[in-house]
Amino acid sequence: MLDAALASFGTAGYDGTSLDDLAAGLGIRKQTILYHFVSKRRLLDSVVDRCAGELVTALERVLVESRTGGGTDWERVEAMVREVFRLALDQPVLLGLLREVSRPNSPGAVRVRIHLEPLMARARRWMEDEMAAGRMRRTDAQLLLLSAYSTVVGVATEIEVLRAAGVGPTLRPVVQRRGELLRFLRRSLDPAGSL
Amino acid sequence: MLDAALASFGTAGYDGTSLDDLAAGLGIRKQTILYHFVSKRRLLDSVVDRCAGELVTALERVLVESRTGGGTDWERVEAMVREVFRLALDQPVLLGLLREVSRPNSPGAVRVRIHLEPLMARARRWMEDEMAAGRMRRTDAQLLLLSAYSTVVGVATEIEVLRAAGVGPTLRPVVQRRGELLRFLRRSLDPAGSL
DNA sequence: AGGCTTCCTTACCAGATGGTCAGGGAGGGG
DNA sequence: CCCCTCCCTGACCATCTGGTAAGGAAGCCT
Repeated sequence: MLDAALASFGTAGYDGTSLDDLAAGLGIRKQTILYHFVSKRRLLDSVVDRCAGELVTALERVLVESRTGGGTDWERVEAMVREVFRLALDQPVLLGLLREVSRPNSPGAVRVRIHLEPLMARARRWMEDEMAAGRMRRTDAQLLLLSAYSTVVGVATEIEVLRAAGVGPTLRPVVQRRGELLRFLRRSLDPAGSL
Repeated sequence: MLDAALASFGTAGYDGTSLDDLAAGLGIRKQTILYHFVSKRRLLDSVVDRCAGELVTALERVLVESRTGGGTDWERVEAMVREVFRLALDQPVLLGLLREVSRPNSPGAVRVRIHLEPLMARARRWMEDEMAAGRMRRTDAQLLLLSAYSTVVGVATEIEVLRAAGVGPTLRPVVQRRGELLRFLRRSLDPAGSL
């Protein structure tokens, strides 16, 4: 059910998703959905919760690995970025949801913020510490994080634009974006970064 | 009416826009809207038509100016990019609409394609000619154009993400994106471009 | 004055939507 | 056997949706 809802919210949007259609696609009655998730709104919340949970878990794992691995700051940042892109490529529907949900006044916007805010705050604190210690180049941490975030969301639109233009699901533009983001981050953060 | 519709479509989306609310906001009755634009779908079409018209006109103007100005290829490309960003910054609602409409299965997607396709095709032909003549670096013109397009759409999401995060409407990220796009294009196109 | 067009309105409608309510069947524990 | 809980469903509903039909007021032409 959550999978189907995720797919529908991600492609048709929240308003464009009807519980009847959703249920019909599952061979179920709409009331069954409402039985488990009280309301449409709560269904969206649940979907967002699960996705955000997966994201946080995955990032946490990478973080631990890279910490024991003992890489430089920059290598850890790069590992995180690569993990996010890997997730996005594995399940493109996630990008659809993220795109839908990152619209202001979207019912899910606040929800996703709730999940991402601690992550952001933590990353920000860490970056600012590293900056203070001279291991990272000085810059506006929050703005940098938000910029990276919207780059990822942007990938979603790009994939859809390409598909709309008849260009098959090419990997190249996505990899290119990743490269750009990494280059941007490196330029902003890595004290040893060239350029 | 077109202005109000543009604003609503751009912020609430097509599905999220009700003709009743739209009319109420204008102090008129819904039927008045339907009198002028037959159906909701046609209203969206009209909005898209007008916006696309403005865009095309503006670009055409820049194109003529830069042609008589006799700049290099790269300077002309840069002038176009700057014009697009200027338009986007002047009326951010445009970005909202573009974002809404660049979703697959969106009612307006085909419409915007109709307007942009000739533009794209023309730009592509021009670029390929310049490449053949050695005045531009060789690359996949279509992919480059689509990439640039989605960068512009991405700016819309970025602005909204920033606003959602409580960051006031700063100019800096947008200018930064523009810089990135220009750098990207220069790297791809300008035979004399550094890096 | 009378007819025609333009613009806007009231009244109305069929369909879809999210949501409520009561009930039914399956299993499990007493 | 009974009861209780868990899942699920059919019937129903208030509301809102885009859209239709008909009429009224203002202007304009003859």
